[in-house]
Amino acid sequence: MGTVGTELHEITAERLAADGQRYTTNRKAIVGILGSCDRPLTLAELLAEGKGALAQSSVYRNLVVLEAAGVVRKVVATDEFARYELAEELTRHHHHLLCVECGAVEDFTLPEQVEKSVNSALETAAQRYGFRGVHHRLDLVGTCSRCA
Amino acid sequence: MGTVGTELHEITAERLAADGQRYTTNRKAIVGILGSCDRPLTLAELLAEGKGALAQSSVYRNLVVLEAAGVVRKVVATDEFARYELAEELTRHHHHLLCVECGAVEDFTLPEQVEKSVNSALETAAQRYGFRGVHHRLDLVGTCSRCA
DNA sequence: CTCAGTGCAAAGGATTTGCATGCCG
DNA sequence: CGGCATGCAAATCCTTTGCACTGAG
Repeated sequence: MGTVGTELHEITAERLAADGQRYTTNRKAIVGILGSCDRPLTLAELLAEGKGALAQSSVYRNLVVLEAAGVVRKVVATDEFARYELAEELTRHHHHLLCVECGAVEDFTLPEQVEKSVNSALETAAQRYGFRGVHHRLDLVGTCSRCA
Repeated sequence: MGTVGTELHEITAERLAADGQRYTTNRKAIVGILGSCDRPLTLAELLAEGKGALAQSSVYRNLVVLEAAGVVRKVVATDEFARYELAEELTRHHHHLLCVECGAVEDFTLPEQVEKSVNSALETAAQRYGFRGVHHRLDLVGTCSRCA
């Protein structure tokens, strides 16, 4: 969970303000929903959680704004749907279990020590390829317990 | 890279046969193109490499067949285009550099030792979540040398 | 008052599918 | 011959955009 409740909204408000953006009712609803889930949500899931109060196009547009402000991150998995989650700075560094059967995406974390080793290896590799790394994406692709 | 030339086509033929599929001219062309590139290709790139001899819908359909046979793997990056590469068993285990600016995707590899540590950590995590892992996906997201 | 945010509906675009034809086995 | 592969064109469906309206500052 990381950042919780009020704090989450305060930080979001700050970041949006830094981008010259308002923290509107719809945006609060989206951030609140994402903050209460421990996995990335598809747009359909967001709309469902919003109880019909959110218009599809507005959610798409707000997600773009929130992503630009560094509050939301778009997650591309294996199926045709884009998913969205809070930026890691607002939660914690984590990875995804991607189910090839049903497309489900779950969060999980790795031991600190493994993260360190991965990071330093990636750093080295990035330099060799003249690549400026921002973050890594380490997912486990397989079959979830429901589909097994 | 990895499996080369004739051998690649032999293995592909075997795998397709195991699926009751033919190894047609179009499929050979697709596999040949993918085998000659050291990065995943978009459909547009595949068509371009095919010199106009390939129809878009046929390529899409053949990629589905080849993926089912374990010859091709679909790679989802950061932009809106799906990319395709030969399955790792036909090449070698590698990772991707994803450029957030231009969407380019490049291959790179990590030291054996790091792979081992990542694998064992993922194994442990998968068990904890009742997840049957097939393979992992470790990408570096950032800016490529051209866009820097 | 002003202008960004919103919602509806229509457009966009990668991918998929229907259908008639061609070709391999 | 029979059936799968092919290619064209049309359909799908997630996502984006146009436009008029609303509401916050």
